[in-house]
Amino acid sequence: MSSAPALVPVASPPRSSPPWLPTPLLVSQYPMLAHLHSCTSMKQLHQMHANAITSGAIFDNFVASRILSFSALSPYGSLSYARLLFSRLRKPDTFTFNTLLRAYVCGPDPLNAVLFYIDVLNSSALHRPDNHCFALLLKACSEAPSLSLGVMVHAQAIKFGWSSLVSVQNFLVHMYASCGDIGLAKLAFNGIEECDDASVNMMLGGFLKCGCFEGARQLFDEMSERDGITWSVMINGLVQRSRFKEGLEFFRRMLEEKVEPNESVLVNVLNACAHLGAMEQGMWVERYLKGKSIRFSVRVGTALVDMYLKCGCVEKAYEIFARMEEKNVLAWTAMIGGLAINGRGEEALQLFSQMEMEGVSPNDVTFIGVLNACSHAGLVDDGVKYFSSMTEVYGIEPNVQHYCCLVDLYGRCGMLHQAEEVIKKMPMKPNSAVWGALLNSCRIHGNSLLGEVVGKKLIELESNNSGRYVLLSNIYAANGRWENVAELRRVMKERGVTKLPGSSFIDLKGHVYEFVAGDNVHPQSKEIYVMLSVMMKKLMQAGYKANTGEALLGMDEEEKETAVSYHSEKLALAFGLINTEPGTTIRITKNLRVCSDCHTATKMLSKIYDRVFVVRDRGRFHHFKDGICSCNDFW
DNA sequence: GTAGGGTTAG
Repeated sequence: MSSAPALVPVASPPRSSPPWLPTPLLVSQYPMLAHLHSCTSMKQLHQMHANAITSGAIFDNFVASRILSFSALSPYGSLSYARLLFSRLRKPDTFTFNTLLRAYVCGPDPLNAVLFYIDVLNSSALHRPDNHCFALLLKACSEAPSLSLGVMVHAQAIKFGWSSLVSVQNFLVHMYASCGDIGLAKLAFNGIEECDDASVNMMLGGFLKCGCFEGARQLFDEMSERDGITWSVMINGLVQRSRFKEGLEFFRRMLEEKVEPNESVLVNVLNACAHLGAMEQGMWVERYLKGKSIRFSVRVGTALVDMYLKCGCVEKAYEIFARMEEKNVLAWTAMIGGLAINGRGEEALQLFSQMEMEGVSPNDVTFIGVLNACSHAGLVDDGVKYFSSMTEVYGIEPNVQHYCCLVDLYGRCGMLHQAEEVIKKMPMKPNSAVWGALLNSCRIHGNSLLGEVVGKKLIELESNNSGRYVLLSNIYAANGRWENVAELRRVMKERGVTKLPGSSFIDLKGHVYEFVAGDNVHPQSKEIYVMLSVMMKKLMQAGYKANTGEALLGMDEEEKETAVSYHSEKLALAFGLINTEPGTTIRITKNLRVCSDCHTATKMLSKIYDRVFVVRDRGRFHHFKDGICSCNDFW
């Protein structure tokens, strides 16, 4: 990644005011709209609305639509208030109608746009919906996605005579593709007489949305012209569907073709790096931004902070965070949550109070980070205090995830009874994550009796989730209950549940390498296995004994020992040790939880080789140094 | 007088 071609500098995108505020030009034409700029509460909004009515300005549809837009999109209004406002308009025109429609599409439930359309059509307040209206309705159906409503909207578009307009046809293509009906999408696409720039991009976006990646790739490769948006659609689409490696691959291609990445691409690329633990590539993005003297926007800054934290590099995250000029609740939340998973609970809490001092209010996600911080730092009392402060101080109703944190908080420190009580008393139905937190606590504290009850419950709840079987099996194994282990294995086989293969990623000089247990596809495979045997020898000398309790079921002891020694994590470690200078920190990202054998081995290896190993597993970070781990062996 | 395709944290 560092060898990517130098690019022509561009200015950072102009900072535009939020979409609910009228532009200076509009204010000069309609002085009344200036008041919206000083509107900072719902009360002021109501006052503004009342003034518009008494002065008669509300009868100007343009003024009405701007107030409507402000009501629907700004934090000082709501969709329902905007809807009320709309219903009071004497003669709303299509433009005003579309304004509200657009707000619905951007809102939490886009299909409400379709319901609103039906409502207004029935009330005959709308004479004839225009082409923009159908573009918006089709977009709503793509986002949901809802093929049945999409087809209905298509029929309406035909009825009102807009179905042969390119702008509407583009959205038809997007809607059918997003809903997974590639056949109809192609039909609609072929029906477009004169394709414009957007047509193919809409098709591409639809392919990605419905998970048709091969189709997307093929279409992308066939395209004769690819503009900046095409690349955005492709990269962002892949990243958002968790195809991180492919997203980075396309980002690389984009740079090779000398196309400028825009902010949204950079944010998504950083996101992909965060997920993969690809810090080298993430650092490349940072250098790229610096090279272009692009000021960190809140979003890019937050994405960078998040990336560094998810790569286990807390110091770099602090550095970026300090340099961010504007910090909103998202930025603070990323930092707090990231410190928590890195085992820096106290610092996370410190940051939380600093955030408050700077006048930024926490949201529900912030509290997930705060509670996580308490639970990983073993601060039960603080955690409980923060939990109750949510409703009492901040007026945030805890959701199921917050209860999940609370169960984890009690359970992790061994207060299993209190954890169970939380589950009994919580106001909503506990989901599998809540039971999962309790199960993990049973594993940590070796409570196989409760573990068995909870594990069985979870397996019933999610009979396809192999992780649940594995965790229960580990609990049985740790207690020497081998007959139960065998029974569980039989059930898994019967139900056709296969264990998700563990894999480890390591980011080296801008490339992400992936290892699975016992794999030998890597070109350096031979050297890796030689290194591994050296490592094992040194481990044995240091008194290591393979812990096979979590190994695959149904093997004899010796087989198990070999199996754990070839775990993907150990392969990645060997690979890292071969290919880095002594003293370099090695960062590994795992798709599963670290097994206890790998954990012990990695601890010892950090001392033997005098290295820092940062391993990120499914749930948190392990910083190995001098033979100890930052998780204090609780994970 | 007017809005398209990519963009929102754990």
